[in-house]
Parts: sequence; structure tokens; C-alpha cells
Amino acid sequence: MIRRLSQARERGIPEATVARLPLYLRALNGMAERGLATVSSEDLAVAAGVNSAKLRKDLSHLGSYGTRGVGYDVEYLIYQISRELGLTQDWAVAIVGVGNLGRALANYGGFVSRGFRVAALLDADPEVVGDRIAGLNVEHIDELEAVIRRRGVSIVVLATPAAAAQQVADRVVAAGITSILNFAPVVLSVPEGVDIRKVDLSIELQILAFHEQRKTDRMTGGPAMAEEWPEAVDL
Amino acid sequence: MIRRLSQARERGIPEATVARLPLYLRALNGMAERGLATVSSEDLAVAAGVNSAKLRKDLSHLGSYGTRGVGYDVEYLIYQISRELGLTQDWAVAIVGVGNLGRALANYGGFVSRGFRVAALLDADPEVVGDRIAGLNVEHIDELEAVIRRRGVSIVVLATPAAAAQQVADRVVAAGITSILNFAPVVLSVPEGVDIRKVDLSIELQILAFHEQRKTDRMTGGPAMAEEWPEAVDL
DNA sequence: CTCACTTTGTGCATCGGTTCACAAAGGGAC
DNA sequence: GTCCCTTTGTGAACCGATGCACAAAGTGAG
Ligand SMILES: NC(=O)c1ccc[n+]([C@@H]2O[C@H](COP(=O)([O-])OP(=O)(O)OC[C@H]3O[C@@H](n4cnc5c(N)ncnc54)[C@H](O)[C@@H]3O)[C@@H](O)[C@H]2O)c1
Ligand SMILES: NC(=O)c1ccc[n+]([C@@H]2O[C@H](COP(=O)([O-])OP(=O)(O)OC[C@H]3O[C@@H](n4cnc5c(N)ncnc54)[C@H](O)[C@@H]3O)[C@@H](O)[C@H]2O)c1
Repeated sequence: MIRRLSQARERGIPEATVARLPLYLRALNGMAERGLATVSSEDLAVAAGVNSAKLRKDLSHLGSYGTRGVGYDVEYLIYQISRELGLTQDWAVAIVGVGNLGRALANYGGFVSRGFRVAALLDADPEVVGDRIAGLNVEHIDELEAVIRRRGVSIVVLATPAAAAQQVADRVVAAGITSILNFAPVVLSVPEGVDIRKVDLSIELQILAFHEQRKTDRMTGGPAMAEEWPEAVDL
Repeated sequence: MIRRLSQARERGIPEATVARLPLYLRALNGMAERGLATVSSEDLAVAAGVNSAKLRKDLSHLGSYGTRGVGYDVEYLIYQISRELGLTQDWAVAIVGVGNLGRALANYGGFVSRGFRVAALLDADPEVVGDRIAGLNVEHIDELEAVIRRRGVSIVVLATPAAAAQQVADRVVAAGITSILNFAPVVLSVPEGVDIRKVDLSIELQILAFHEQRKTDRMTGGPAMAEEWPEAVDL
């Protein structure tokens, strides 16, 4: 009996691979909607915007789910990737900080689509607490621990001002949360074992500006030769 | 005469370094506000949440701006990093798609702080066009090319629905833009020489879910042994 | 069954990035 | 000036990720 279960996946999928799986999943969902039954690594790679060898290596970390000469079964692969990412279960998400950004996130539909459900909104401002947004009542931050417990929240999205973020993160972690998505422009310090991912608009723009400057420099012939400190700032 | 100008920086700063420079800049600004005149690589590294050797190597790509035995002059380093990133000039940004997210971005203050200025808002919905948001008139997408030219826009933020993103990107690129920040969950295809950065909430959540699942699996003792395809989907 | 064709899965070379660890450089005390 | 202390800048080992290129595996025609 040849059981080739978890052949090449005793444990440990490379981080770079994990970051691409959602991309493959999105491309596969589009294909499933268009009625495709199977797809080759080449086609899927193009749809996901990656190299096909990389795609095959990524998928090989989950197991041997393709058929040589044919490709991958679309539905089956969707299931396997979803399972690997933990999307076959339902994740309750709390958004802390219901300002400009928090509201946009709360109203965002594409959120729910795949396993994630906004289960709570929390804010410190009494003006905001009690508002009804996207079918949810905004609750007071004092209720944080109780809300997390009661709603089974396991992922927290931080959308407070930068100054409040660390303090809120500390409470959230103390309440047992180990996965945080941070929108505030600060480096959060958390204990080992807590995963933080950050989304930082300002950093993205600065990276774009860097490359944009290089491009226009190249046009106008080299950097503007102003390598000197322009004003005599006390040094 | 020993001119050690652009000693170790003939051209080409590693991409990983570029992505961290904004982080250092942010930490340095905080220090400048608190009145610190100099900082060691160790202290700055802690503030930015990186290893100090990495920080020193990163900075060494810009030039030799530290003083052995002392550290780095805070103001001077702020200036050098800002210049390298292109933040000593002013960047005009256009936001295309003024829905939930576009509005939040337009109202976001931290945007302007460092060299970036929201110079135009564009939308296709006649209901939205003409609205006044954050002191700007929302203009019709038909005016895209004219607005980009007139306002000197060089970076475009895409906040349209996924279905419209590629089409808008094509027009934006045709209008001469080479830097795009994309919030729509699609893989955009653009000509070589155009830089795209994407911010994808859904991917971030999925990555968190993956790790969260691993953590709880470990608690409850290995994966739930459900390695089989649960329902007989036609394969 | 055999043969031609397609496509996967992976060994291997390569590359970019990280980290260690230390020589070289500078500051300040005396 | 000399000596000691601090901290930078970087060579070199290491590590993970990428991409080529191909053998192995499967399909389908005849
Ligand atoms: N708006 C954007 O487009 C945008 C973009 C990038 C980053 N950000 C960052 O996201 C965060 C939120 O931005 P915003 O524009 O929504 O700001 P905002 O001021 O509109 O909203 C912040 C909300 O957090 C609440 N808050 C403050 N302290 C709190 C606490 N201790 N506990 C709970 N809630 C608290 C406030 O009452 C407010 O409702 C900021 O850190 C900002 O830098 C925003
Ligand atoms: N809202 C969020 O928190 C959030 C989070 C992550 C990603 N996103 C993504 O950001 C994008 C915008 O999200 P949203 O919630 O603001 O959506 P939305 O529907 O509220 O806003 C989209 C806006 O784009 C405009 N638009 C449509 N087609 C256009 C075109 N061809 N040219 C110009 N404008 C056009 C619409 O009129 C609308 O005003 C979506 O792709 C969404 O998936 C949103």
C-alpha cells in the first residue's frame, strides 16, 4: 500500500510561499468562476504574475496535487490551498479604532468573502461609541477583553492613531490575541509568538518616490550634484 | 585632496534597504522632536525594530555619514535619507476611485507630512463627481489625462473596484505615469519601467490566518488528520 | 502495447540579503 | 602627544529564495 500522504510536507512552508498562496487562490477562484476544470502551472503562473517554476515549487510544498501531462484540478487546488491557509474555518476579526480608515475597513465587502468576518468594532471616543456601522454597534474600548472573549475574536486590526497603537496592542496581547494587522505608522513591540503584519501607506509612497526620482534623474542626466549639506545646521 | 564623495555608492541601493529607509527616517524624526542630537546605530536600530549590523550596512549604502565612537548626527542623517528617497521634492499624488477607501485616504493627514500632496481626486460615478473632499473637488475620470498634466501628478493611487483597476491603470500609464500604488485586489499588467506597489488587506489577513492556524494546531496536537478531499467533487 | 507529447516535481547553480565579528577610526582624558 | 574607550564600516560565512533545465510521470492516438 503506497500512502504518499504528506510526502514532501512534514511541516514548514517557506514564508515567501505562504505570502503567494493567497495570490494563487485568487487566480484560481477567477478560473473556477469562468468554468475551467484544470489549469497548467504555466497558465496559473501568468494569472498570478509569477514564474511558473516558482509556482510549481510553491505548490510542491503543500503536496503532490498536480497530474503530469495535464495540470492541476482547479477546485481541488482551491480546496487544498484554502485548507493550508486556514480558510476552511471562520475567523472573527475585531477592528479597533473606528475613524476614517476603520470605517472604510468595516464597510469593505471583500473582507467577508473568504473566511473573515468583522465581529466587533471598538473605539475610545464616546462620540463614536454606539454608532451603527456595517450592521455592527461600535463598542467602548473598555469592553475590549470581554468583547474578544464573547465573540471569539482571534485577529485584531489596529486602526487607531499612532500614539495609541502600542498601548492598545499591549491590551490586545494581554487578552490572548496572537495575530495583529497594524495600520498605525509605528513599530509595535510585542512578545515572541505574537504575529504582527503592518500596512504602511507612507512607506509604500516613499519607496515609489525613490524609484521615481531615479527614473527622472536618469532622464535629466545624473543626480543634481548637490551632495553637500545645504544649510549650516548645527552639527 | 581626498574627496570621498559617493565612495561606496556609485549607484544601486539594495531593494531591501530602500524599503527600510522610511522606517529609519520615521524613528529619526521622533528623535529629532525629542531633541536628540546624535544617535548610535544600536539605539536607532532598536527604535526601528531591526538588527544594528543591518542598519549600519543599510546606511553605508548611502555613504559614510557616521562618526566612529560617536554615532550619527540626527538632523544630518534625516537630510541624507530624505534626499536619497526623493523627499526633498514635493510629489503630487492623484487618487482614482473615491469610495470608502479613497475618501479615507484623501482625508488622511499623515499623507501630506512628508513630501506628498494629494493634488487630485477622480471618480467615474456622476454622483460622486463634484463632491468636495478634504478641500478638493472630485473630478470626472474623463479628465484624467488633463488633470495629471495640469497638476503635475507623478504618483497615482488606485482605489477603484477590482474590475476597473486594469483599465484605469492602462490609461494612467498611457498618460505618462510610471509609479502606481494599487489597493485593488488584482494583478495589474503594466509595461516595463512602470513601478507598481500593492497594498492587499485580504492577503495580509490570510497570512495571519495561516500562522494563527499553525499556532492553535500545535496546541491541540497536530493537524486534524483530515487530509482527504471531503466531498466527491467531480475530478 | 508502443510511441509521441505534455506537464509536473525537483536537483542544482546562483543570487540577494542577513548576521557575525573585528579592524579601523575617531573622541576625550590626562 | 599617548592611551583607552566607543562605535562605525565591512569582509566573509551563512541562509533562504529564485529560476533553469531535465528526468519522471502521466495522457492519448494508433
Ligand atoms: N486614513 C488613512 O487613509 C490612513 C492611511 C494610512 C494609515 N493610516 C493610519 O491609520 C490609523 C487611523 O487613521 P484614521 O485616518 O482612521 O484616523 P482617525 O483619527 O480618523 O481615527 C482614529 C480612531 O481611533 C480612535 N482611538 C483613539 N485612541 C483610541 C484608543 N486608545 N482605543 C481605541 N480607539 C481609539 C479615535 O477615537 C478615532 O475614532 C492612524 O494611525 C493612521 O496613521 C490611516
Ligand atoms: N474599503 C476597504 O477597506 C478596502 C480594503 C482593501 C481593499 N480595498 C479595495 O480598494 C478598492 C476600493 O474599495 P472601496 O471600498 O473604496 O470601494 P467603493 O466601491 O466604495 O469605491 C470605489 C469607487 O471607485 C469608483 N470607480 C468605479 N469605476 C471607476 C473608474 N473606471 N474610474 C474611476 N473611478 C471608478 C466608484 O465610483 C467608487 O466611488 C476596491 O478594489 C477594494 O477591493 C478596499
